[in-house]
Amino acid sequence: MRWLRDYFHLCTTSNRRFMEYQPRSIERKWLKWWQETGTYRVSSQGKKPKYYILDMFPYPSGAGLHVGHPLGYIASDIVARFKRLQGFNVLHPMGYDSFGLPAEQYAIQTGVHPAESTERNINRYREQLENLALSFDWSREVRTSDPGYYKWTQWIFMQLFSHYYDLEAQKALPIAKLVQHFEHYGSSEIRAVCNEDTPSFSASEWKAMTEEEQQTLLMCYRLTYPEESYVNWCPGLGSVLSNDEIKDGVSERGGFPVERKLMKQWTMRITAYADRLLDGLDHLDWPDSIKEQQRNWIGRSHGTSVRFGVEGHPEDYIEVFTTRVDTIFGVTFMVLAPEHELVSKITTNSQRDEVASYIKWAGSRTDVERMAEGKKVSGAFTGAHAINPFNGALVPIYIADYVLAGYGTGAVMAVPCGDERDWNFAQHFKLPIIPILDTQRDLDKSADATKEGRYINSGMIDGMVYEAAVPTLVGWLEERGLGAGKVQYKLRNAIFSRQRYWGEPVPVYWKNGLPYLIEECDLPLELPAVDQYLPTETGEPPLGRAQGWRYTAPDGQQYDYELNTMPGWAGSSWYFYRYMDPSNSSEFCGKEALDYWKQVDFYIGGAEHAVGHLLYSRFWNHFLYDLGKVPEQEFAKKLVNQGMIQGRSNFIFRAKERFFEEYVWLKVLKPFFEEEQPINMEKLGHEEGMHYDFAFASNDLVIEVTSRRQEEKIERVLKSAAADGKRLLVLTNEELADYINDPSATAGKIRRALLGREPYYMTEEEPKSNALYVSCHLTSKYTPDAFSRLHVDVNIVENDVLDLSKAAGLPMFERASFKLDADGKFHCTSEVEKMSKSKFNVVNPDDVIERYGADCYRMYEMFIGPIEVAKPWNTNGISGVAGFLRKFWDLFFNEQGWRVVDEVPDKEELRHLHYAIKKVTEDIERFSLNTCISHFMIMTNELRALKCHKRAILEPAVVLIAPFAPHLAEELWRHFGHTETVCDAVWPICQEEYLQREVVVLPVQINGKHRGNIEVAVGLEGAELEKLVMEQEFVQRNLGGASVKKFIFVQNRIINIVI
RNA sequence: GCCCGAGUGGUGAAAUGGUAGACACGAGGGACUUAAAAUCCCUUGACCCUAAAGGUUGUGCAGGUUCAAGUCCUGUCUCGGGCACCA
Repeated sequence: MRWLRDYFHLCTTSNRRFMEYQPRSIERKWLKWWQETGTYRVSSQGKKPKYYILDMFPYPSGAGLHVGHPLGYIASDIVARFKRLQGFNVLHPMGYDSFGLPAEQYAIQTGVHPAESTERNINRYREQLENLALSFDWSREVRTSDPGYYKWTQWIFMQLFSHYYDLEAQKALPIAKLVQHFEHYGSSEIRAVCNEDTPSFSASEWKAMTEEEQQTLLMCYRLTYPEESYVNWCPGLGSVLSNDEIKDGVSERGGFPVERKLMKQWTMRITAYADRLLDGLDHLDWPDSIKEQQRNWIGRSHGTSVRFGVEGHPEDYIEVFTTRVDTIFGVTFMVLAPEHELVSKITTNSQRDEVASYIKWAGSRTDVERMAEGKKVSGAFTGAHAINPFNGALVPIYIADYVLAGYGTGAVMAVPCGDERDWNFAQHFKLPIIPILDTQRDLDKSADATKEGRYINSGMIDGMVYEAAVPTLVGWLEERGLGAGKVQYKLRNAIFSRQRYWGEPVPVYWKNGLPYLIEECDLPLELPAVDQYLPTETGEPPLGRAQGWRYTAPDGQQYDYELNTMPGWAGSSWYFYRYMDPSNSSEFCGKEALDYWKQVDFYIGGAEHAVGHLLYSRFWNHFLYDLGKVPEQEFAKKLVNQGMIQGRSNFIFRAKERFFEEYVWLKVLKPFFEEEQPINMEKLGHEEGMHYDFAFASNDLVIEVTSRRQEEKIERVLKSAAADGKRLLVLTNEELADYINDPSATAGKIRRALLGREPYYMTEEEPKSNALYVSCHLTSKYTPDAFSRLHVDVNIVENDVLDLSKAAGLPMFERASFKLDADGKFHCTSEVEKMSKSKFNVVNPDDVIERYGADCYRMYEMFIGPIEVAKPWNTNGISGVAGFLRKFWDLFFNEQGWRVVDEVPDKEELRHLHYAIKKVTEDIERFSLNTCISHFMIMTNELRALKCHKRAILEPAVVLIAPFAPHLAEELWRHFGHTETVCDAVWPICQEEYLQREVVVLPVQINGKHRGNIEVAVGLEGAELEKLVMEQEFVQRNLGGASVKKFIFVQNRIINIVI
């Protein structure tokens, strides 16, 4: 009975349908199994070495994923699975950066709470991501908008508030320590990072201060503090933006204009970490471009600060920063920023009006205007003069907006002979230009910034070279307290407030105009409900709308909360730690988990975060490291940027009226008259201001080509023709389109009209077409403006050929007719563009997966090219990968079913397997995943040619392919009888001895030119080899009797004979 | 303007200083088929030439180093990205 049942089973299941590679049924099965058995659960315990591979988490946008998004996820998943097979305990998590503007904008428009729309988007993302078989441990998912998560974002903010940066210790220390110091020593002998204008005070002065005065002073030291400053205010978004959120003077998101506005904002004292953030880059395995961008952003420059006296104001001085103190004898004027504090004080009465109007003008200009004007010179003379400390020379003081208030001291010493901007300014205001180096040339034409040569007109450094001059000058300044060597940064402290709803509330309340932290036990400070997501009538942020949202402080009093929320980068600056211990409610991450996972080993994400997320995360990480809360200075050891996947748009050409006119001429009239008796014909008739498309000189017929929808035009032509005494033939675009592949039908109509007597011909037949599309190869015969070029949905195009049956279903092509190519196909043109809905080039991964399977999709994304490079998505090539997967499958199955046998493999089979093991292992390690796929293809083609179906070869091959095509591998793995998942198999190891061959084919070059190949035994070398090579016919022939100068032999590589 | 990065067939691309174009797509030809699809086989950088063979040339351009250069060096052009009155 059993036998009978098995036989029956075999009969029903061994039909073709079952033995063919059916990706979707396999994939659904294993996806479910993996979910149900928790295959991707990760535990933080165990003796295995750890490996933490992380993708930058996405903002869950409403549009869902397109084929470009998963590129990095697939790549990281392959590495994660590979490392797991190699015996690592791999952490490969995913979550959502779920606070953000789009959800809030949507809320403003629809009233839907951002939490609700965000939840919906996340669910969609989750579904799409799961389809890709990414081995994420979903039990560790984090969301930055989850109160259980942002509790710890707020906690980190509180730590920053209660710490200052100590320059002695080179780390953050508790503010209490600073207070202690003040109580004993005042501000003397403290070396801490603080605001520029922080006053000095003694211990007794400190003690005499009120609570408010003390707190105000401490704000100058805290690592996050509220500050009145000029910010980038974006009225369009109703919020402040940071510098990296602005591109080309408008907001990166939305493209709204941005203006300067003085506002009180929370600020992060990132500049305290400038040096460490810069120096830390040297030890990171990150792309050079990212490191370089961060270096530029931090912008450290070494120079000198110099004090210039002001004539008539002995108590004041102007401090400048310069990187070229050696040029100080070339100073012929000074320039202050219009906002400089001394401007009003030193301006003379006669110049007061001019200066005031310049300041007003400069302040009114937006960044966009400034940028548009470029380097146009503007400025105003203050009437005052500065005193050069070295030679006492008096130089005029100007203000100009090319000097930035925010950088350095907001003042520059102008050296027109060496600085282009100063030179331009000097030319414009007719100021003197003094040469200071004997090598400077053509100073009447432009500045010369050289450091070469010896100084002239330069007092104490006359005759010296650059290297000697700088220390001389700096020494002289330092001795007299007039200046010192100084390091200057471009990096600004980061504005941390946003006037938005959908962000983390700042855990602060205000008392007597001063901010205080709420109690830690009151965390998280949750977002309150509001009636609308807009600013209040009084201009306060949306949180100002929350009814009765006040803090009850320990003193029992109620106070107002801070109404700003945190910026988008707050939650993303530490999320990598939360994955290690996602549900910990007493710490942001437990110590045990931190000690085990330590830091991210491999981080993958887009290059657009180069100076935003990646710099802020490093900043917070350095801070947490100072507090002893995290084990490593840097959060991510290695970083790779995946390139964008661009869209590949397809275009079709729709015929315009011009086309039909040209068509009638080219395809109908011209051949018609060539065949028949030649008739004198004017292409265009012209009578009484009326153009006919075609008018015959020897006949009273005129032809008009137009759309039948243009009834008015037809009417007009008809009238005109009647007045001219012409008979009229109207050919409509629509009927021409109907008969587009049969010009003789139209020719017949013309012939009948020519011979006929009727005054007016127009078809009565209802046309089938309302538009005509022309295959792109045919368009070259017509003028370009005979067509409109339109985007066509790439999903109905394959290999640039329009699928007419799919097109017929679209409203766009209802009643359209198509002029096909000679091959009977309709061809489109293509172009690479950004992937976007409006360009109809968005390819949804779900569709690709449904058709080819997730394994095929994963492999194809990797196969297109290197991860780091931007490249266009083109579904065409996927058939190559699909074919490969089927061939691979066919090594295991034929029509009869499972065909794997237990025979002993031969040398050649082993060599192909082990070569693939070697190449794939190496290539995954150097993150070259596209070439891995090639190696799989080569191996499969070879094994197929060898008709190899041996278990000893195919079983390791399944493990090898498992990171790339996990479903397929799981299915095949189980057929071998395994009950455990292929994810926990053992990665095969390449055994070099199988790679050895007995003979090797060596290319032979003569003078570097390839002349032929020679097959020699491995290991043959020296005189014996040389003799064998020289005996070759092709060698002798190409030598032409010349004597050999040198015989070069590179083992297993090449032979080169030099003559 | 400054700083990065990249230029290789019709296309995506490959190549520790060692036969340039692996692996694919597309295209062309053939087999199977009543036909189509699917599948399989052959050809495929350009040019010259042949019966077979063979040869010339070729990695943006111009030089250089080397027995040997897509790869290293110098200069130059083009494209992409970043920064931009940063003193």
